[in-house]
Amino acid sequence: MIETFELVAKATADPSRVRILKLLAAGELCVCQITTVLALAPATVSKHLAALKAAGLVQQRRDGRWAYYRLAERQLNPYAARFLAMVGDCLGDDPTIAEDRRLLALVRAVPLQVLCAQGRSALSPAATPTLRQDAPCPTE
Amino acid sequence: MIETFELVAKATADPSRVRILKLLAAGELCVCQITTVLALAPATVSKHLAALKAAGLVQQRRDGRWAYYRLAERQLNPYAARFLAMVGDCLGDDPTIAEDRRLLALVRAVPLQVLCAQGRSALSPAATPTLRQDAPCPTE
DNA sequence: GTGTCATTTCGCCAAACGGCGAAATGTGTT
DNA sequence: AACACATTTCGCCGTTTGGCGAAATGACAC
Repeated sequence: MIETFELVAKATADPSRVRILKLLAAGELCVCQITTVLALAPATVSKHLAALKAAGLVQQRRDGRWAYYRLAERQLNPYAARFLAMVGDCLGDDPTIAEDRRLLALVRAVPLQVLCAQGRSALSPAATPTLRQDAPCPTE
Repeated sequence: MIETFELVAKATADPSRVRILKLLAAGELCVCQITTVLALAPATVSKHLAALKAAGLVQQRRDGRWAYYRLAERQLNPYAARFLAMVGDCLGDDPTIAEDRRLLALVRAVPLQVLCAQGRSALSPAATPTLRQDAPCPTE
């Protein structure tokens, strides 16, 4: 059905959601890690992840208080794999994506408990622009 | 740039525009032919075609009063070819697309001058649901 | 049970969007 | 120049969407 195509096409047509998919390409992430890199409100990230999940592009698991998301492995939407492949093949040299990756490396280097307590200020001081602070998260 | 990706991604995330691209895959079409198949207002089709053109997915030529659109041959947007390929590979069995193709064959069988004068009523009577009538167009 | 924490849902807001009719534009005919 | 025709642009309208803060929910610790 064209509506199925539309669902996943619309999910990948938003820049924030594309950035999330590119981050997840490096492996499973906790919501707060995505929140820190994208510098968006947790509510916003949660809404975006819900849209990606509904489109069959990502899967979720819970571990206590924490929610982890990863790129979909199972075929949940007939077009999901095609769109994921295309997103994966594109934007390899995009500056926004490159900056996100740089921040993600920093984020992964910080124990999540510290990251969640301090948000971006937990990262190397010279590494981050002045942006919103967020809530804590546990050790990975 | 991610904005370039976004432009073409958004252009292909609308069902009407996907239907237009699938119609154009069969060859160049005049605006009124697309209008007749999609049963949309000419203004709406024109707006959609403008978005596809801005995204580098289609090209236009004029012939007197008439405007023809075709899928882009030149690389006008770094992601256009990828998206066109994907749209081309998908929805092969979609009922909406199949119906559009059926109507297109009928539309192509009618001289454009007749088509433009009578709109859908120029098609075989048993072939079309009761829908809007549109303005005329010339012999192809 | 109470309080803390991470996430999700809800409601609001401004912006974007797809549809339409009307007006404007460009082309062709007389 | 006036008129007809095909298309495009404009403006309106209702709907959708991405952002946020606040409230709700679920998990954990005491």
